[in-house]
Amino acid sequence: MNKNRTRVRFAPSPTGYLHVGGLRTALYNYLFAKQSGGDFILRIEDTDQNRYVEGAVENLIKTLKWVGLEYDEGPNKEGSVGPYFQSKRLDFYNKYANQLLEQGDAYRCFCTPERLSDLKEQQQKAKLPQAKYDKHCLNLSKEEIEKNIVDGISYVIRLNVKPGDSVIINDVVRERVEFSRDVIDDQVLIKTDGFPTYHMANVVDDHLMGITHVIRGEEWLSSTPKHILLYNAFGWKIPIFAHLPLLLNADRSKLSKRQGDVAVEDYKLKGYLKEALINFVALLGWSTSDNDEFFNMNDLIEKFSLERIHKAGAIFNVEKLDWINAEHLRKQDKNIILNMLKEILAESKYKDIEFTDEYLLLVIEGMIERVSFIKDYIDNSTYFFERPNVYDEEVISKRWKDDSVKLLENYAAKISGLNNPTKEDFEIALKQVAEEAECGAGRIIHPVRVATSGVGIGPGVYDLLFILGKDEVIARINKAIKIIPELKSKLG
RNA sequence: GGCCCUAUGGUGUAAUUGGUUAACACAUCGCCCUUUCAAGGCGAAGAGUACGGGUUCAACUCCCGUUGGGGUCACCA
Repeated sequence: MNKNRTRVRFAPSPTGYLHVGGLRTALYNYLFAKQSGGDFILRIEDTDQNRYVEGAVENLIKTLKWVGLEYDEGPNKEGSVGPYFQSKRLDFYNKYANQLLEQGDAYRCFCTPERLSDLKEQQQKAKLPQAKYDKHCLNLSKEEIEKNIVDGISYVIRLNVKPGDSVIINDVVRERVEFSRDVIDDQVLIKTDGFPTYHMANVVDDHLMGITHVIRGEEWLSSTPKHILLYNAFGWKIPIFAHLPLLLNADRSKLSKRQGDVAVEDYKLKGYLKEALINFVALLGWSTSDNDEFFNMNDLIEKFSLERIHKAGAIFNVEKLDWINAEHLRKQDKNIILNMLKEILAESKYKDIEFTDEYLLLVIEGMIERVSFIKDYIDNSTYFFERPNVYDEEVISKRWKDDSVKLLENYAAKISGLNNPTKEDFEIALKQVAEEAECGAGRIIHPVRVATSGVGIGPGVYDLLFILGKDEVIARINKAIKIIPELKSKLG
Protein backbone atom coordinates (compact mmCIF):
# COMPACT_ATOMS: atom_id res chain seq x y z
CA MET A 1 0.00 0.00 0.00
CA ASN A 2 1.55 3.22 -1.19
CA LYS A 3 1.59 5.77 1.60
CA ASN A 4 0.97 8.74 -0.67
CA ARG A 5 -1.86 7.18 -2.56
CA THR A 6 -5.30 8.71 -2.08
CA ARG A 7 -7.63 6.25 -0.43
CA VAL A 8 -11.25 6.97 0.34
CA ARG A 9 -14.11 4.83 1.46
CA PHE A 10 -17.85 4.60 1.33
CA ALA A 11 -18.99 2.98 4.54
CA PRO A 12 -22.71 2.38 4.63
CA SER A 13 -24.53 0.31 7.17
CA PRO A 14 -26.56 -2.36 5.44
CA THR A 15 -30.08 -1.19 6.19
CA GLY A 16 -31.64 -2.60 3.07
CA TYR A 17 -31.29 -0.12 0.25
CA LEU A 18 -29.03 2.64 -1.04
CA HIS A 19 -30.27 6.06 -0.01
CA VAL A 20 -29.83 8.81 -2.62
CA GLY A 21 -27.85 10.76 -0.04
CA GLY A 22 -25.62 7.72 0.28
CA LEU A 23 -25.35 7.62 -3.48
CA ARG A 24 -24.05 11.16 -3.52
CA THR A 25 -21.57 10.44 -0.75
CA ALA A 26 -20.38 7.35 -2.60
CA LEU A 27 -20.16 9.31 -5.84
CA TYR A 28 -18.08 12.14 -4.38
CA ASN A 29 -15.74 9.61 -2.83
CA TYR A 30 -15.49 7.74 -6.10
CA LEU A 31 -14.88 10.86 -8.17
CA PHE A 32 -12.25 12.09 -5.79
CA ALA A 33 -10.46 8.74 -5.81
CA LYS A 34 -10.57 8.33 -9.57
CA GLN A 35 -9.35 11.79 -10.41
CA SER A 36 -6.33 11.40 -8.21
CA GLY A 37 -5.67 7.85 -9.31
CA GLY A 38 -6.48 6.57 -5.86
CA ASP A 39 -8.58 3.79 -4.38
CA PHE A 40 -12.26 3.71 -3.63
CA ILE A 41 -13.07 1.27 -0.89
CA LEU A 42 -16.39 -0.17 0.18
CA ARG A 43 -16.64 -1.07 3.83
CA ILE A 44 -19.73 -2.50 5.42
CA GLU A 45 -20.55 -1.03 8.82
CA ASP A 46 -22.49 -3.89 10.26
CA THR A 47 -21.66 -3.58 13.93
CA ASP A 48 -25.26 -3.31 15.05
CA GLN A 49 -26.50 -6.84 15.39
CA ASN A 50 -30.05 -5.65 15.90
CA ARG A 51 -30.14 -3.99 12.56
CA TYR A 52 -29.25 -6.94 10.42
CA VAL A 53 -31.27 -6.96 7.21
CA GLU A 54 -31.28 -10.02 5.00
CA GLY A 55 -29.83 -9.41 1.56
CA ALA A 56 -29.02 -5.78 2.27
CA VAL A 57 -25.36 -6.03 1.38
CA GLU A 58 -26.01 -7.87 -1.86
CA ASN A 59 -28.57 -5.25 -2.80
CA LEU A 60 -26.20 -2.43 -1.96
CA ILE A 61 -23.43 -3.89 -4.07
CA LYS A 62 -25.81 -4.52 -6.93
CA THR A 63 -27.04 -0.96 -6.86
CA LEU A 64 -23.56 0.52 -6.70
CA LYS A 65 -22.63 -1.60 -9.66
CA TRP A 66 -25.71 -0.48 -11.56
CA VAL A 67 -24.85 3.21 -11.20
CA GLY A 68 -21.26 2.51 -12.18
CA LEU A 69 -19.52 3.08 -8.88
CA GLU A 70 -17.25 0.08 -8.87
CA TYR A 71 -15.05 -0.18 -5.82
CA ASP A 72 -11.40 -1.13 -5.88
CA GLU A 73 -11.55 -3.02 -2.62
CA GLY A 74 -14.45 -4.34 -0.63
CA PRO A 75 -16.71 -7.36 -0.23
CA ASN A 76 -15.88 -10.00 -2.84
CA LYS A 77 -12.92 -7.93 -3.91
CA GLU A 78 -10.32 -8.39 -1.24
CA GLY A 79 -7.44 -6.01 -0.98
CA SER A 80 -4.58 -6.19 1.46
CA VAL A 81 -6.40 -4.54 4.35
CA GLY A 82 -9.54 -6.67 4.64
CA PRO A 83 -11.87 -8.00 5.74
CA TYR A 84 -14.28 -5.29 4.66
CA PHE A 85 -17.09 -6.23 6.98
CA GLN A 86 -16.73 -4.66 10.40
CA SER A 87 -18.42 -7.63 11.99
CA LYS A 88 -15.38 -9.65 10.88
CA ARG A 89 -12.85 -7.25 12.36
CA LEU A 90 -13.68 -7.61 16.03
CA ASP A 91 -10.13 -8.65 16.94
CA PHE A 92 -8.75 -5.36 15.73
CA TYR A 93 -11.19 -3.33 17.79
CA ASN A 94 -10.53 -5.34 20.90
CA LYS A 95 -6.81 -5.04 20.52
CA TYR A 96 -6.96 -1.28 20.22
CA ALA A 97 -9.57 -0.94 22.94
CA ASN A 98 -7.17 -2.73 25.25
CA GLN A 99 -4.45 -0.34 24.27
CA LEU A 100 -6.66 2.58 25.22
CA LEU A 101 -7.51 0.88 28.49
CA GLU A 102 -3.85 0.51 29.30
CA GLN A 103 -3.12 4.08 28.38
CA GLY A 104 -5.97 5.37 30.52
CA ASP A 105 -7.70 6.81 27.48
CA ALA A 106 -10.62 4.47 27.99
CA TYR A 107 -12.21 2.66 30.93
CA ARG A 108 -14.63 -0.11 31.65
CA CYS A 109 -18.11 0.96 32.63
CA PHE A 110 -20.37 -1.46 34.47
CA CYS A 111 -23.34 0.84 34.80
CA THR A 112 -26.69 -0.74 34.16
CA PRO A 113 -29.06 0.67 31.59
CA GLU A 114 -31.29 1.60 34.51
CA ARG A 115 -28.65 3.71 36.19
CA LEU A 116 -27.90 5.36 32.87
CA SER A 117 -31.47 6.29 32.20
CA ASP A 118 -31.93 7.51 35.76
CA LEU A 119 -28.85 9.63 35.36
CA LYS A 120 -30.18 11.09 32.18
CA GLU A 121 -33.50 11.84 33.81
CA GLN A 122 -31.87 13.55 36.75
CA GLN A 123 -29.71 15.64 34.48
CA GLN A 124 -32.71 16.69 32.48
CA LYS A 125 -34.62 17.57 35.62
CA ALA A 126 -31.68 19.59 36.82
CA LYS A 127 -31.87 21.41 33.50
CA LEU A 128 -28.29 20.65 32.74
CA PRO A 129 -27.42 21.93 29.29
CA GLN A 130 -26.37 18.52 28.12
CA ALA A 131 -26.84 14.98 29.35
CA LYS A 132 -23.45 13.32 29.71
CA TYR A 133 -22.11 10.25 31.39
CA ASP A 134 -20.84 11.17 34.86
CA LYS A 135 -17.63 9.11 34.71
CA HIS A 136 -18.88 7.08 37.65
CA CYS A 137 -16.94 3.97 36.65
CA LEU A 138 -13.74 5.88 36.03
CA ASN A 139 -13.29 5.96 39.77
CA LEU A 140 -13.60 2.23 40.30
CA SER A 141 -10.61 0.70 41.99
CA LYS A 142 -8.58 -2.07 40.35
CA GLU A 143 -10.04 -4.53 42.83
CA GLU A 144 -13.62 -3.50 42.10
CA ILE A 145 -13.03 -3.85 38.40
CA GLU A 146 -11.45 -7.28 38.83
CA LYS A 147 -14.31 -8.40 41.00
CA ASN A 148 -16.95 -7.18 38.57
CA ILE A 149 -15.23 -9.01 35.76
CA VAL A 150 -14.95 -12.21 37.77
CA ASP A 151 -18.60 -11.87 38.76
CA GLY A 152 -19.42 -11.73 35.09
CA ILE A 153 -21.01 -8.31 35.20
CA SER A 154 -21.25 -7.06 31.68
CA TYR A 155 -19.54 -3.85 30.79
CA VAL A 156 -18.82 -1.41 28.00
CA ILE A 157 -15.62 0.40 27.26
CA ARG A 158 -15.86 4.16 27.25
CA LEU A 159 -13.65 6.85 25.85
CA ASN A 160 -12.08 8.86 28.65
CA VAL A 161 -12.40 12.48 27.63
CA LYS A 162 -9.90 14.38 29.73
CA PRO A 163 -9.92 18.11 30.34
CA GLY A 164 -7.86 20.08 27.89
CA ASP A 165 -7.84 22.31 24.88
CA SER A 166 -10.70 22.58 22.44
CA VAL A 167 -10.74 20.05 19.66
CA ILE A 168 -10.35 21.61 16.26
CA ILE A 169 -11.55 20.07 13.04
CA ASN A 170 -10.07 21.25 9.80
CA ASP A 171 -12.74 20.45 7.31
CA VAL A 172 -12.33 20.95 3.57
CA VAL A 173 -15.92 22.10 3.23
CA ARG A 174 -16.46 23.91 6.52
CA GLU A 175 -12.91 24.97 7.23
CA ARG A 176 -12.19 25.34 10.94
CA VAL A 177 -14.73 24.00 13.42
CA GLU A 178 -14.04 24.12 17.12
CA PHE A 179 -15.52 22.05 19.94
CA SER A 180 -14.97 22.65 23.60
CA ARG A 181 -13.88 19.45 25.32
CA ASP A 182 -16.53 19.61 27.95
CA VAL A 183 -19.29 19.06 25.42
CA ILE A 184 -17.74 15.77 24.39
CA ASP A 185 -19.28 12.77 26.12
CA ASP A 186 -17.43 9.67 27.26
CA GLN A 187 -18.66 7.78 24.28
CA VAL A 188 -19.11 4.02 24.40
CA LEU A 189 -16.42 2.44 22.24
CA ILE A 190 -17.12 -1.24 22.78
CA LYS A 191 -20.62 -2.42 23.55
CA THR A 192 -21.57 -5.17 26.03
CA ASP A 193 -21.88 -7.60 23.15
CA GLY A 194 -18.24 -7.01 22.31
CA PHE A 195 -19.02 -5.14 19.12
CA PRO A 196 -17.58 -1.69 18.60
CA THR A 197 -19.66 1.41 18.11
CA TYR A 198 -19.32 3.40 14.91
CA HIS A 199 -16.90 5.82 16.52
CA MET A 200 -14.39 3.18 17.49
CA ALA A 201 -14.75 1.07 14.38
CA ASN A 202 -14.50 3.86 11.86
CA VAL A 203 -11.36 5.32 13.39
CA VAL A 204 -9.59 1.98 13.69
CA ASP A 205 -10.60 0.91 10.21
CA ASP A 206 -9.86 4.19 8.51
CA HIS A 207 -6.40 4.07 9.99
CA LEU A 208 -5.76 0.42 9.26
CA MET A 209 -7.12 0.77 5.75
CA GLY A 210 -4.95 3.76 5.01
CA ILE A 211 -7.84 6.12 4.40
CA THR A 212 -6.51 9.57 3.57
CA HIS A 213 -9.77 11.49 3.14
CA VAL A 214 -12.99 10.98 5.03
CA ILE A 215 -15.81 12.28 2.88
CA ARG A 216 -19.15 11.77 4.61
CA GLY A 217 -22.45 13.42 5.47
CA GLU A 218 -22.75 16.43 7.71
CA GLU A 219 -24.58 14.39 10.33
CA TRP A 220 -21.15 13.16 11.40
CA LEU A 221 -19.68 16.56 12.04
CA SER A 222 -20.67 16.75 15.68
CA SER A 223 -19.16 13.40 16.53
CA THR A 224 -15.93 14.11 14.70
CA PRO A 225 -14.25 15.53 17.85
CA LYS A 226 -14.56 12.08 19.43
CA HIS A 227 -12.84 10.61 16.43
CA ILE A 228 -10.05 13.14 16.62
CA LEU A 229 -9.55 12.36 20.28
CA LEU A 230 -9.19 8.71 19.31
CA TYR A 231 -6.68 9.43 16.56
CA ASN A 232 -4.69 11.47 19.06
CA ALA A 233 -4.84 8.79 21.73
CA PHE A 234 -3.43 6.28 19.26
CA GLY A 235 -0.96 8.75 17.88
CA TRP A 236 -2.35 8.20 14.39
CA LYS A 237 -2.41 10.63 11.53
CA ILE A 238 -5.76 12.38 11.24
CA PRO A 239 -7.30 12.04 7.79
CA ILE A 240 -8.60 15.02 5.88
CA PHE A 241 -12.28 15.53 6.57
CA ALA A 242 -14.95 16.76 4.20
CA HIS A 243 -18.46 16.92 5.60
CA LEU A 244 -21.08 17.09 2.91
CA PRO A 245 -24.27 19.16 3.11
CA LEU A 246 -27.43 17.14 3.64
CA LEU A 247 -30.08 16.35 1.06
CA LEU A 248 -33.43 17.85 1.96
CA ASN A 249 -37.16 17.41 1.35
CA ALA A 250 -39.11 20.21 -0.28
CA ASP A 251 -39.86 21.61 3.19
CA ARG A 252 -36.15 21.65 4.04
CA SER A 253 -36.32 18.79 6.49
CA LYS A 254 -33.82 15.97 6.10
CA LEU A 255 -34.69 13.89 3.05
CA SER A 256 -37.05 11.21 4.22
CA LYS A 257 -39.10 8.35 2.95
CA ARG A 258 -42.33 10.02 3.95
CA GLN A 259 -42.01 12.74 1.37
CA GLY A 260 -41.01 10.78 -1.69
CA ASP A 261 -38.57 8.22 -2.89
CA VAL A 262 -35.22 8.01 -1.18
CA ALA A 263 -33.88 4.73 -2.47
CA VAL A 264 -31.81 4.61 -5.61
CA GLU A 265 -33.72 1.44 -6.42
CA ASP A 266 -36.96 3.42 -6.45
CA TYR A 267 -35.61 5.74 -9.09
CA LYS A 268 -34.28 2.86 -11.10
CA LEU A 269 -37.70 1.27 -11.00
CA LYS A 270 -39.32 4.48 -12.12
CA GLY A 271 -37.18 4.38 -15.22
CA TYR A 272 -34.51 6.94 -14.47
CA LEU A 273 -31.24 6.43 -16.27
CA LYS A 274 -28.21 5.83 -14.11
CA GLU A 275 -26.40 8.55 -16.04
CA ALA A 276 -29.12 11.02 -15.12
CA LEU A 277 -29.18 10.05 -11.48
CA ILE A 278 -25.42 10.41 -11.21
CA ASN A 279 -25.40 13.71 -13.05
CA PHE A 280 -28.23 15.12 -10.98
CA VAL A 281 -26.98 13.98 -7.62
CA ALA A 282 -23.50 15.32 -8.40
CA LEU A 283 -25.01 18.77 -8.81
CA LEU A 284 -26.66 18.68 -5.41
CA GLY A 285 -24.10 20.59 -3.44
CA TRP A 286 -21.39 20.89 -6.04
CA SER A 287 -20.90 22.90 -9.22
CA THR A 288 -18.28 23.87 -11.73
CA SER A 289 -17.12 27.41 -12.26
CA ASP A 290 -18.47 27.44 -15.79
CA ASN A 291 -22.11 26.99 -16.70
CA ASP A 292 -22.04 23.35 -17.66
CA GLU A 293 -24.55 21.04 -16.09
CA PHE A 294 -24.67 18.09 -18.42
CA PHE A 295 -22.02 15.61 -17.36
CA ASN A 296 -21.22 11.97 -17.77
CA MET A 297 -19.09 10.07 -15.31
CA ASN A 298 -15.83 10.88 -17.06
CA ASP A 299 -16.61 14.59 -17.12
CA LEU A 300 -17.33 14.44 -13.42
CA ILE A 301 -14.12 12.61 -12.64
CA GLU A 302 -12.24 15.28 -14.50
CA LYS A 303 -14.04 18.30 -13.05
CA PHE A 304 -14.92 17.35 -9.50
CA SER A 305 -13.27 19.08 -6.60
CA LEU A 306 -13.88 19.02 -2.88
CA GLU A 307 -13.20 22.74 -2.71
CA ARG A 308 -16.26 23.55 -4.78
CA ILE A 309 -18.69 21.75 -2.55
CA HIS A 310 -21.44 24.03 -1.31
CA LYS A 311 -22.10 24.35 2.41
CA ALA A 312 -25.87 24.48 2.76
CA GLY A 313 -28.29 21.58 2.40
CA ALA A 314 -29.88 21.00 -1.00
CA ILE A 315 -33.46 20.17 -1.83
CA PHE A 316 -33.86 17.10 -3.99
CA ASN A 317 -35.75 18.64 -6.90
CA VAL A 318 -37.33 15.89 -8.99
CA GLU A 319 -38.34 18.28 -11.79
CA LYS A 320 -34.75 18.94 -12.63
CA LEU A 321 -33.94 15.25 -12.41
CA ASP A 322 -36.64 14.66 -15.02
CA TRP A 323 -35.08 17.22 -17.32
CA ILE A 324 -31.63 15.74 -16.91
CA ASN A 325 -33.06 12.32 -17.56
CA ALA A 326 -34.56 13.49 -20.85
CA GLU A 327 -31.26 15.09 -21.82
CA HIS A 328 -29.34 11.90 -21.15
CA LEU A 329 -31.94 9.83 -22.92
CA ARG A 330 -31.60 11.93 -26.07
CA LYS A 331 -27.84 11.58 -26.09
CA GLN A 332 -27.97 7.88 -25.36
CA ASP A 333 -26.84 5.46 -28.03
CA LYS A 334 -29.89 4.27 -30.00
CA ASN A 335 -28.98 0.63 -29.64
CA ILE A 336 -28.89 0.97 -25.89
CA ILE A 337 -32.31 2.59 -25.98
CA LEU A 338 -33.43 -0.27 -28.18
CA ASN A 339 -32.42 -2.79 -25.57
CA MET A 340 -34.12 -0.88 -22.81
CA LEU A 341 -37.26 -0.53 -24.87
CA LYS A 342 -37.29 -4.26 -25.60
CA GLU A 343 -36.90 -4.93 -21.92
CA ILE A 344 -39.95 -2.96 -20.91
CA LEU A 345 -41.93 -4.20 -23.89
CA ALA A 346 -41.30 -7.70 -22.61
CA GLU A 347 -42.99 -6.73 -19.38
CA SER A 348 -45.84 -4.86 -21.01
CA LYS A 349 -49.12 -5.99 -22.46
CA TYR A 350 -47.36 -6.11 -25.81
CA LYS A 351 -45.01 -8.85 -24.67
CA ASP A 352 -46.43 -11.40 -27.09
CA ILE A 353 -46.15 -9.23 -30.15
CA GLU A 354 -43.04 -9.43 -32.28
CA PHE A 355 -41.45 -6.16 -33.31
CA THR A 356 -38.34 -6.10 -35.44
CA ASP A 357 -35.33 -4.13 -34.24
CA GLU A 358 -35.58 -2.16 -37.43
CA TYR A 359 -39.13 -1.14 -36.62
CA LEU A 360 -38.37 -0.27 -32.99
CA LEU A 361 -35.40 1.81 -34.05
CA LEU A 362 -37.70 3.83 -36.29
CA VAL A 363 -40.09 4.32 -33.39
CA ILE A 364 -37.22 5.40 -31.17
CA GLU A 365 -35.99 7.87 -33.75
CA GLY A 366 -39.47 9.26 -34.30
CA MET A 367 -40.19 9.79 -30.64
CA ILE A 368 -36.76 10.71 -29.29
CA GLU A 369 -37.53 14.41 -28.89
CA ARG A 370 -40.83 13.63 -27.23
CA VAL A 371 -39.88 11.34 -24.38
CA SER A 372 -38.26 11.83 -21.01
CA PHE A 373 -38.35 8.19 -20.00
CA ILE A 374 -38.13 4.91 -21.82
CA LYS A 375 -41.60 4.04 -20.63
CA ASP A 376 -42.90 7.12 -22.41
CA TYR A 377 -42.41 5.24 -25.65
CA ILE A 378 -45.12 2.88 -24.60
CA ASP A 379 -47.25 5.29 -22.60
CA ASN A 380 -47.19 8.18 -25.07
CA SER A 381 -47.22 6.32 -28.35
CA THR A 382 -49.24 3.17 -27.88
CA TYR A 383 -50.23 3.45 -31.52
CA PHE A 384 -46.86 2.11 -32.58
CA PHE A 385 -47.64 -1.11 -30.75
CA GLU A 386 -51.35 -1.58 -31.41
CA ARG A 387 -54.10 -0.17 -33.57
CA PRO A 388 -55.99 2.65 -31.90
CA ASN A 389 -59.20 1.55 -30.24
CA VAL A 390 -60.29 4.99 -29.16
CA TYR A 391 -59.98 8.30 -30.91
CA ASP A 392 -59.31 11.53 -29.09
CA GLU A 393 -62.67 13.31 -28.99
CA GLU A 394 -61.22 16.75 -28.75
CA VAL A 395 -59.18 16.21 -31.87
CA ILE A 396 -62.22 14.74 -33.67
CA SER A 397 -64.38 17.76 -32.83
CA LYS A 398 -61.76 20.12 -34.03
CA ARG A 399 -60.19 18.39 -37.01
CA TRP A 400 -62.70 15.93 -38.45
CA LYS A 401 -64.80 17.47 -41.22
CA ASP A 402 -67.60 16.27 -43.45
CA ASP A 403 -65.17 15.56 -46.26
CA SER A 404 -62.65 13.69 -44.11
CA VAL A 405 -63.96 10.24 -44.98
CA LYS A 406 -63.82 10.96 -48.68
CA LEU A 407 -60.34 12.45 -48.49
CA LEU A 408 -59.03 9.54 -46.47
CA GLU A 409 -60.51 7.08 -48.92
CA ASN A 410 -58.80 8.93 -51.72
CA TYR A 411 -55.54 8.92 -49.84
CA ALA A 412 -55.75 5.23 -49.04
CA ALA A 413 -56.44 4.54 -52.68
CA LYS A 414 -53.54 6.70 -53.76
CA ILE A 415 -50.97 5.06 -51.54
CA SER A 416 -52.19 1.56 -52.17
CA GLY A 417 -50.62 1.86 -55.59
CA LEU A 418 -47.22 2.73 -54.17
CA ASN A 419 -44.49 0.20 -53.88
CA ASN A 420 -42.53 0.42 -50.60
CA PRO A 421 -43.30 4.10 -50.18
CA THR A 422 -40.71 6.30 -48.52
CA LYS A 423 -41.55 9.11 -46.16
CA GLU A 424 -41.38 11.47 -49.15
CA ASP A 425 -43.73 9.26 -51.16
CA PHE A 426 -46.33 9.53 -48.40
CA GLU A 427 -45.96 13.28 -48.50
CA ILE A 428 -46.16 13.59 -52.27
CA ALA A 429 -49.22 11.35 -52.36
CA LEU A 430 -50.95 13.41 -49.70
CA LYS A 431 -50.29 16.66 -51.49
CA GLN A 432 -51.60 15.18 -54.72
CA VAL A 433 -54.83 14.12 -53.07
CA ALA A 434 -55.20 17.57 -51.55
CA GLU A 435 -54.60 19.20 -54.87
CA GLU A 436 -57.12 16.98 -56.64
CA ALA A 437 -59.71 17.80 -53.98
CA GLU A 438 -58.72 21.45 -54.18
CA CYS A 439 -58.16 21.71 -50.44
CA GLY A 440 -55.25 22.44 -48.13
CA ALA A 441 -52.96 19.64 -47.00
CA GLY A 442 -54.02 20.24 -43.43
CA ARG A 443 -57.46 19.01 -44.38
CA ILE A 444 -55.92 15.56 -44.76
CA ILE A 445 -52.96 15.72 -42.41
CA HIS A 446 -55.03 16.06 -39.28
CA PRO A 447 -57.66 13.45 -40.07
CA VAL A 448 -55.03 10.96 -41.18
CA ARG A 449 -53.13 11.48 -37.94
CA VAL A 450 -56.14 10.75 -35.74
CA ALA A 451 -57.24 7.91 -37.97
CA THR A 452 -53.89 6.16 -37.73
CA SER A 453 -52.80 7.11 -34.22
CA GLY A 454 -56.01 7.95 -32.41
CA VAL A 455 -54.47 11.12 -31.04
CA GLY A 456 -53.54 14.59 -32.19
CA ILE A 457 -49.96 14.58 -31.03
CA GLY A 458 -46.84 12.70 -32.04
CA PRO A 459 -44.08 12.66 -34.64
CA GLY A 460 -44.49 14.41 -37.99
CA VAL A 461 -47.34 12.75 -39.95
CA TYR A 462 -45.11 11.54 -42.72
CA ASP A 463 -42.78 9.96 -40.19
CA LEU A 464 -45.77 8.43 -38.51
CA LEU A 465 -47.11 6.97 -41.76
CA PHE A 466 -43.72 5.76 -42.89
CA ILE A 467 -43.03 4.01 -39.59
CA LEU A 468 -46.44 2.32 -39.61
CA GLY A 469 -46.04 1.29 -43.24
CA LYS A 470 -48.42 1.34 -46.15
CA ASP A 471 -50.53 -1.69 -45.34
CA GLU A 472 -51.02 -0.75 -41.74
CA VAL A 473 -51.91 2.81 -42.65
CA ILE A 474 -54.56 1.65 -45.09
CA ALA A 475 -55.97 -0.82 -42.59
CA ARG A 476 -56.16 1.85 -39.93
CA ILE A 477 -57.81 4.31 -42.25
CA ASN A 478 -60.41 1.73 -43.18
CA LYS A 479 -61.12 1.03 -39.55
CA ALA A 480 -61.28 4.67 -38.60
CA ILE A 481 -63.67 5.80 -41.30
CA LYS A 482 -66.15 3.29 -40.04
CA ILE A 483 -65.98 4.50 -36.45
CA ILE A 484 -65.12 8.16 -36.40
CA PRO A 485 -68.10 9.62 -38.34
CA GLU A 486 -70.46 8.08 -35.81
CA LEU A 487 -68.38 9.42 -32.97
CA LYS A 488 -68.34 12.81 -34.61
CA SER A 489 -72.11 12.96 -34.90
CA LYS A 490 -72.45 12.00 -31.25
CA LEU A 491 -70.13 14.82 -30.29
CA GLY A 492 -72.33 17.16 -32.30
C1' G B 1 -32.61 23.18 25.61
C1' G B 2 -26.71 22.68 24.96
C1' C B 3 -23.21 22.29 21.07
C1' C B 4 -22.21 22.57 15.86
C1' C B 5 -23.39 23.74 10.69
C1' U B 6 -26.00 26.97 7.54
C1' A B 7 -28.76 31.23 4.87
C1' U B 8 -28.24 34.41 -3.04
C1' G B 9 -35.29 34.33 -7.38
C1' G B 10 -40.08 28.65 -6.35
C1' U B 11 -35.69 24.94 -6.95
C1' G B 12 -30.21 23.73 -7.88
C1' U B 13 -26.17 26.92 -8.08
C1' A B 14 -22.41 31.32 -10.03
C1' A B 15 -20.24 35.83 -8.83
C1' U B 16 -12.05 36.65 -10.88
C1' U B 17 -12.07 35.93 -2.86
C1' G B 18 -14.30 43.76 -1.38
C1' G B 19 -15.51 46.88 -7.26
C1' U B 20 -20.61 43.20 -12.59
C1' U B 21 -26.91 46.24 -14.33
C1' A B 22 -26.22 40.01 -9.03
C1' A B 23 -25.01 35.31 -13.77
C1' C B 24 -26.53 30.22 -15.40
C1' A B 25 -29.83 25.91 -15.31
C1' C B 26 -34.72 23.64 -13.98
C1' A B 27 -39.77 25.09 -13.46
C1' U B 28 -43.39 29.18 -15.22
C1' C B 29 -45.11 32.55 -19.19
C1' G B 30 -44.76 34.63 -24.30
C1' C B 31 -42.98 34.64 -29.42
C1' C B 32 -40.53 32.06 -33.60
C1' C B 33 -40.01 27.30 -35.98
C1' U B 34 -43.27 22.99 -37.06
C1' U B 35 -50.30 22.49 -40.51
C1' U B 36 -49.76 18.20 -34.35
C1' C B 37 -47.03 17.59 -29.88
C1' A B 38 -42.23 17.96 -28.50
C1' A B 39 -37.24 19.44 -29.14
C1' G B 40 -34.71 23.83 -30.57
C1' G B 41 -34.12 29.32 -31.01
C1' C B 42 -35.38 34.08 -28.95
C1' G B 43 -37.50 36.76 -25.00
C1' A B 44 -40.23 37.92 -20.24
C1' A B 45 -41.34 37.67 -15.27
C1' G B 46 -39.00 36.26 -10.82
C1' A B 47 -33.72 37.60 -5.78
C1' G B 48 -31.07 43.15 -4.61
C1' U B 49 -28.25 38.44 -1.65
C1' A B 50 -32.80 36.22 5.85
C1' C B 51 -32.93 40.70 9.11
C1' G B 52 -30.37 44.67 11.94
C1' G B 53 -26.00 47.05 12.91
C1' G B 54 -20.98 48.10 11.90
C1' U B 55 -15.76 48.32 9.05
C1' U B 56 -14.75 50.56 4.10
C1' C B 57 -14.53 55.34 -1.09
C1' A B 58 -16.98 50.52 -2.09
C1' A B 59 -19.95 44.57 1.18
C1' C B 60 -23.48 38.77 -1.49
C1' U B 61 -18.33 38.73 -0.08
C1' C B 62 -15.18 40.98 6.35
C1' C B 63 -16.98 41.69 11.85
C1' C B 64 -21.01 41.66 15.64
C1' G B 65 -25.97 40.61 16.91
C1' U B 66 -30.87 38.68 15.77
C1' U B 67 -34.08 35.36 13.27
C1' G B 68 -35.14 31.10 10.35
C1' G B 69 -33.63 26.15 8.71
C1' G B 70 -30.75 21.80 9.61
C1' G B 71 -27.64 18.33 12.24
C1' U B 72 -26.24 16.20 16.84
C1' C B 73 -26.61 15.17 21.96
C1' A B 74 -27.66 6.11 21.99
C1' C B 75 -24.46 0.01 24.28
C1' C B 76 -27.77 3.19 15.74
C1' A B 77 -24.90 4.08 12.02
